[in-house]
Amino acid sequence: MNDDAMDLRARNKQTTREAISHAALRLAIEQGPHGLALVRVHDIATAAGVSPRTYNNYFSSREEAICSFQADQSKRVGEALRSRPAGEPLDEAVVAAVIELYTNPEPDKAGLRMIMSTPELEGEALKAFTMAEGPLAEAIATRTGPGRDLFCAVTAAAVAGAVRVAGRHWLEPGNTDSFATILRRALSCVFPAARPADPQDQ
Amino acid sequence: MNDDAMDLRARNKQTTREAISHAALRLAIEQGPHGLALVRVHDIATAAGVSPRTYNNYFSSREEAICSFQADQSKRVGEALRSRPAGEPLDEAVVAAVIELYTNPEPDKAGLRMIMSTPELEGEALKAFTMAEGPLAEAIATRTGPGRDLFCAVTAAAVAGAVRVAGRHWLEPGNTDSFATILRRALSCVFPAARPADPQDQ
DNA sequence: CCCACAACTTGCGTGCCGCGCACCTAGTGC
DNA sequence: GCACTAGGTGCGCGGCACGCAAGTTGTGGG
Repeated sequence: MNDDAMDLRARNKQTTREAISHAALRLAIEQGPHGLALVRVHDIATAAGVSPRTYNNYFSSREEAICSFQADQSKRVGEALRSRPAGEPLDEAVVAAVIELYTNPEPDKAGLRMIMSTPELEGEALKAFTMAEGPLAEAIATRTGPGRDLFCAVTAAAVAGAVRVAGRHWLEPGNTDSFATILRRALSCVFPAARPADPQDQ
Repeated sequence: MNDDAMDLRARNKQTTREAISHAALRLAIEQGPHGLALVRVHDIATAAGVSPRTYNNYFSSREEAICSFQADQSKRVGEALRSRPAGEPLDEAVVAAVIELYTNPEPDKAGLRMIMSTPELEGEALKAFTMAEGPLAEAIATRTGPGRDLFCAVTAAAVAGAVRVAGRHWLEPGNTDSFATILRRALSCVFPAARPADPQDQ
């Protein structure tokens, strides 16, 4: 986050990681969904200005490198929920936190479309979305109080699933709605109390 | 399913596939969560009485072979829901279908524990669970009628997530409840209407 | 200011794996 | 029985993950 809160070493490391990640995603987009096999480790490393050996000090597969930005984002969902006001009802807080996290900035449509239309990458993206569940469940637990672990975990999984489904619908060719709109609609299926019998949930 | 509904070729193919899958899972369990790297393709193929080349006519990674039984199971969730009586409310039908599918027979605890405690396999299991979403969403759609695609997809994702979370809790060391019990509890978080304000949802 | 130490990068070597290709074997339908 | 087809197998190639042992660069104490 705060680059100047780290020493030079940490900043360089972060820079290298992002360089590799960006290069990997860019090359993947260039080759398209059916050309993933053509994106060689050597190409990614070269494009990132780094040796292949260094590439795999950071990532142990191309899929991981390409999708790492999603994984990083997922890790932040816990703090996003925690930063909501304490008195806010659970459903509103979760919706607000998720929308804040996933639409600021608006996601890269080309990158996401590439990932979601490539089976190997889809699996990695799935892992990335699922990584959000742990932190999210913990953050939910601080709002519901202790002794409801199963409820928290299931709710977190449902929310993560809703975000994933919303992403898929957002990417559909005919769609014109903003991601925030679809996210809200998807989450209203998880928290029906927030929008009882919403006729717009299509 | 019905072995005699297929010709010899198809039956042999199915047999080979299961032999490889079983051999892979057995070897993985033998080596334990930290010894996955020691399970070589050659070992799996030999244990299944097949050449390495044939092994990867069926599977393109060890993880895929080890977790294939989960993927196969997930593919059946659609028909499980469709086989419920037409008049049954959605929530009851889903709960009944899921419990029927995932507790008949009771899952192999050793195998599942092995998979869920090995990161590489966990990713594959995640894919397997997620495979259930498509068929499940379609089956749900036949009950809700058309024009609610998002609702169906989100609900399916939530149910799949609940099953996954339930599995994790069932495997926890201190747990004594049956899988069916935990499944029911987890699903009641997804369909609160079925068990309003259930104090047992812990 | 300099030096010893720690962290990061890199080149090299090794073993394993995915998969295309061509050939062989066994099941199928006429 | 016989041609045909689907599946099994051996071989070989290109690529990848990763351990190891330098080389390079940032850091903190004297």
